Amino acid sequence: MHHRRPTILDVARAAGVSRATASRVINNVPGASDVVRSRVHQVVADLGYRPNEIARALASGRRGVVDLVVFAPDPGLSWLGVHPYYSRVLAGMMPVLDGRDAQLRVHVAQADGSAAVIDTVAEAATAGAVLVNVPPELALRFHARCRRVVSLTATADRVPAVDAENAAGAYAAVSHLHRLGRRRIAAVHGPASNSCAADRRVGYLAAVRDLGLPGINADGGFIREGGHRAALQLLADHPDIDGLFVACDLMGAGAVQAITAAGRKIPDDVAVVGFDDSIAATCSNPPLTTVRLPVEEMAAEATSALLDGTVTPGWRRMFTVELVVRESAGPA
Amino acid sequence: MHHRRPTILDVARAAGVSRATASRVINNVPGASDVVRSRVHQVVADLGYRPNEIARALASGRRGVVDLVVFAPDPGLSWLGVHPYYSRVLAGMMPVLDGRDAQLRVHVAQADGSAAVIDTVAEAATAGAVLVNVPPELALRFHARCRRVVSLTATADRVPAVDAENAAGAYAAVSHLHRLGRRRIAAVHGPASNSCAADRRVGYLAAVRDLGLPGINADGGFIREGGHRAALQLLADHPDIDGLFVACDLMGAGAVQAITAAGRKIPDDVAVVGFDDSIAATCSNPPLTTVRLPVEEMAAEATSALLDGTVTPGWRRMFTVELVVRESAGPA
DNA sequence: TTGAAAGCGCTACCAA
DNA sequence: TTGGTAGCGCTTTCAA
Repeated sequence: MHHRRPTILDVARAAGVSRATASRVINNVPGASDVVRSRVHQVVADLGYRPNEIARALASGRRGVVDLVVFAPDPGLSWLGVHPYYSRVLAGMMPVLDGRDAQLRVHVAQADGSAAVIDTVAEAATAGAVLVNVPPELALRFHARCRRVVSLTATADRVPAVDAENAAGAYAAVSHLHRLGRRRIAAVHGPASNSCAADRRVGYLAAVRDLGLPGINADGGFIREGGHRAALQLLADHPDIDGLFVACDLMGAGAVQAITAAGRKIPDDVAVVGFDDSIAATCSNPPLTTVRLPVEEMAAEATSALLDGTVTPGWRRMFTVELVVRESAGPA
Repeated sequence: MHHRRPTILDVARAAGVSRATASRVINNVPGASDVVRSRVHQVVADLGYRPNEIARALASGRRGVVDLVVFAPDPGLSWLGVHPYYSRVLAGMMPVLDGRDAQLRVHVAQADGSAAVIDTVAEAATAGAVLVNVPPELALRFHARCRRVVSLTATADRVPAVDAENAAGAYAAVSHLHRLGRRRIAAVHGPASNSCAADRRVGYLAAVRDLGLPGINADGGFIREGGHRAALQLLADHPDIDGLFVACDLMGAGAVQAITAAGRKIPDDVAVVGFDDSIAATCSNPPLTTVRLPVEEMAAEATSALLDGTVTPGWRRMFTVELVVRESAGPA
């Protein structure tokens, strides 16, 4: 015997009502008497009926789907598996989606075919899309095709986005090092093309200027190896460094390894502060003092806004960051 | 003016053919002359037509969607954002999906409402589902409702799964430590409920037995804090330990921190080998020698099999693991 | 409050 | 090789 999945017609028949009425009850729409309501509910339970989401989406034109579009900076997806940021985004989105029984669809825009992915997702017209690491021009392209979109980093002005006080965070990190008595505070920055990295650089520069310290800069490209290399170079060029601000924890972990390997003690010789508060911070040895970026909260807010349909062109939400003190730059 | 998205009917009209023919061309189905083919393709390009996936799915009954079901061991999704394993699964699945333009949907089964999620996804009947960390009884429940499923860890016999040589990997880790001259090799294990953890424990025990070494065991629950705690305890109870096998890198990073904090040198005093080769291994200081679990490849294989429809009850694919030597247990 | 029926956009079968 | 057309399962007017 073939076990067909019950449809709304089966429910309607068994309850002795029309499909329309069954639909009303199932979707909790006003017009239906209480008697009929409970009868239908009973049948639904008996038959184990579950609405077909596909048919529902087709008929209603709406969809309980949020797209997550991740831009891949390099070919190969190694970074996706490696960078702690992405899974935090997922962790932030899931509870929100669960609560409204919406679903998450994941897309990756490779550097080459990225425009195609952007177009496809935008035209698919779901409840909305969350953009991660998507460069401004592509974000704009998406926004031009579909308004229901939020970028997880500051991007083109018109594109809705959640943002964090990156500059203030970097400033706080440097201030913390200064409070610890450090006077030669260097920085390892992220890529200039990344707005978070740019803001953190601004914060660092403002801090050293305000504190009357020399600015000592290096670049690490937001990857561990880059942090390692930059720290080594910094140590070689400026042997008197006693504090280091690293623009992300992944680079921070690399810097810590380099500094230790160079025979210096952390935090005694060099105190290190990272940024993000990701797994890379807690796995580092010693664990990194860092500036917590509330990625989960930011992703959750973006998702809610999309589901609520409250995003408008230029929409912005700002999040505060917070210094998390660990052993790489101990308490004052 | 209202910009309606072109449908297949628009394409058919503009090309002067029927919807059926347009559909054939668009889906690359045999019956259609080359003349008509190129004409339709031209119109598709001109109109910027893109098939509506929803309608397509409803009409055909198939769907280009793979579900990823992640079981949440604890309430709150912090582990999702923290454990490096999950993003590696994503990284492994995405390229496969991309190549066949299928999409990924993510679901999280919380410990309480997990059965409901399992049922929903199973009944939604997509191309298939990849199960991550789903306990045997729930995996069986899923399999009973929907055959198109692959577990990313060994589970109930009938449930299709990809598996890795966890026992052999642990054995190799211990052998490596032995080759390095270590004779007091302890282990920090994962939760007994996890089949990978169980297999790694078996491997460790077999190795110390074969090598004629004492078995010194502790549990760390597959989290960093657990590794930290276990290492501290081990050091206190067995001060003569000179080698440590840790069943996952996250615990390994914690163990490294504890050992260093206790004033011992790694690898000189205690050599450490982890398992997984995740970001936790590379961010640790010193970086962890570890056993690489090919998570990406495993996830990719599971996804392909699902898309190909080649999984059958009891289906299995075994993956080999490989020792990756880093500084926490240097080359022999 | 209820039901009939017209789609949503597409696929797949059957006939031509 | 083509076109006609009956659905896929559901929502949503419009009348009753």
